[in-house]
Amino acid sequence: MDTFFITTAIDYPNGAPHIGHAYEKVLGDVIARYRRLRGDQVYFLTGVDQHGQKMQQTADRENVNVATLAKRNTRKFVALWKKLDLAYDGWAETTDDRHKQCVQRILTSLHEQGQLYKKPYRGFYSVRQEQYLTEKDRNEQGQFGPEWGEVLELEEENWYFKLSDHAEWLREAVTTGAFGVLPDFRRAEVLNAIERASDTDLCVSRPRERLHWGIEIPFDPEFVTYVWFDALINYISFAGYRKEDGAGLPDFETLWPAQAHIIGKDILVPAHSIYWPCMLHAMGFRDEQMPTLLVHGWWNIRGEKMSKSLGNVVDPDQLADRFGADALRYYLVRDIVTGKDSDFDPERLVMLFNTELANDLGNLLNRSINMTKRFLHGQLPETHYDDDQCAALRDSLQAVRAAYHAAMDDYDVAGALKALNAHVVHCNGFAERNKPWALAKEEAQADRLAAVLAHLCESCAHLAVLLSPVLPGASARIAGQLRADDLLPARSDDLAWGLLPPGHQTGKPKPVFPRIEIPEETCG
RNA sequence: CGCGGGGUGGAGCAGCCCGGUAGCUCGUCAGGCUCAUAACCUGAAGGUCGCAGGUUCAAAUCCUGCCCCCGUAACCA
Repeated sequence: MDTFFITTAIDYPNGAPHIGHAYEKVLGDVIARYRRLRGDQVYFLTGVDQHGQKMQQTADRENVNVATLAKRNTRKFVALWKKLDLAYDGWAETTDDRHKQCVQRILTSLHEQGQLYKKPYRGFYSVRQEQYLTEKDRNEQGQFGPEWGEVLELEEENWYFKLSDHAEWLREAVTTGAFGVLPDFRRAEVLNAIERASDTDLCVSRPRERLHWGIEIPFDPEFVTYVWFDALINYISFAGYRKEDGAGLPDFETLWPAQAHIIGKDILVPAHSIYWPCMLHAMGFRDEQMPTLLVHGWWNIRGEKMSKSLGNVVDPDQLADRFGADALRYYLVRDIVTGKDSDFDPERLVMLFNTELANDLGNLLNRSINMTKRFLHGQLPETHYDDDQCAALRDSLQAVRAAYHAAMDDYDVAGALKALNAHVVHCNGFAERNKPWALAKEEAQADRLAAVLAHLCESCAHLAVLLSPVLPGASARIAGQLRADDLLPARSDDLAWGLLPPGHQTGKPKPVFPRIEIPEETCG
């Protein structure tokens, strides 16, 4: 059995989660559930990044204790993930003692190996970006632009990580693909960034007097660890790297490396594509132990970037309440090409739900079960009838399943869903061509009627399984109406024809996806 | 400036890496059906694939030049 370790970025809980946070986690959950369906031993890790200056600032502004703030906001994230049906195996909170201990052990080792050094720095520091500025950061006028926010001139000592020692190796690893970056077009961006960063080391400490909310540097208590250095380690600390016995963490050797670190394009460079692989390399990880990055795009709002100041932030919590977790999950992975940006539009959410789920799939299920109930008393009898139409339907299912797997293996969830919809459409056409409602009126056609309805119900059963990564709730309801509750969890390899054997009793039809009816002007 | 993404029928997108009937959803129009969630099915109209060159038997797809849009800068996936 293959292991499949998948992570998401850990979110900064200094506010409420927005649609982008929700997208990334849903994408991770869908992929994780899909790999489980394939029979992999999956470990899905997600969490929150609670340290850092911004948390401290938000806490000061709101006049609360920073630990309290972290805890309070973390709850909002956890509640939303529950509402969205996320099934993660590990939860990473950077204030967790097990994580702190891991970070400190790593720092100690790197220090002992001479990968860290202390040096005085005199110059400029951007409070907003939590980073030291160099001459390269000045604009054409020789100024530090507004993007840096408040810039302080200061003189202080700090600890540095010898990032530059690993630049040459990294360039090679990215070029050869040893360190994978998906989709492919992101690779050029990373190679450019390596070029720019190859002559600078990374400052990994902050003086405690300025920032107390972080992990203490074990060999120099006057300093805390730089947030990125702290946060990135979550991917291994919560996977059991250098854990204590009985820590309640998984076996690192089994899990690592991560098959996919799902991240947004904004944190690709430099954090995940430069700092992280170099950190791993410095810790002694070899090429074949490097993780792969899966970089997703952004949901824009009417062509504009989502932002609090523009007031166009979309609240996933409200959307889930209004449309349901399944509808939101479906939209978030259906209307975007993994890796690219898309435009968030509630009208499209409603449209896709109504057409693909309510009209196509929901209606197929409903008519199939209803006809079985009306014409066959709810039981699929033994039948030996077969013809070209039936064969074509089985071929369609087989082709669709192959396309679905190919797309999902490629993280192309939208493509996989389109493939499934193609079979739904085939089934609706099949019903139209065979007219079971007409066959039911002729005694002599009983055998054919049974075969036609069996093909329709069987298709619904397969679709329920294949859709379950995206629509866990609805899939269970579909299985329930087919009275095939043992269908889930299934293995996609076990999906042979005959999930509903002859004699199988189906249940009562009830719309699984009731159409969303929205008065026009209130939509959005 | 540099770097990255993009410009495909009315709308929104896929295809481009690995050249060879331009595909999908919505919308529009005309039929059909009645098992079903006013759902379903069939057919039709609608595109010089940003512009100009080049390579090729053949280019949306490869090459060159140009035009335009977005991101690269706070909050932030």
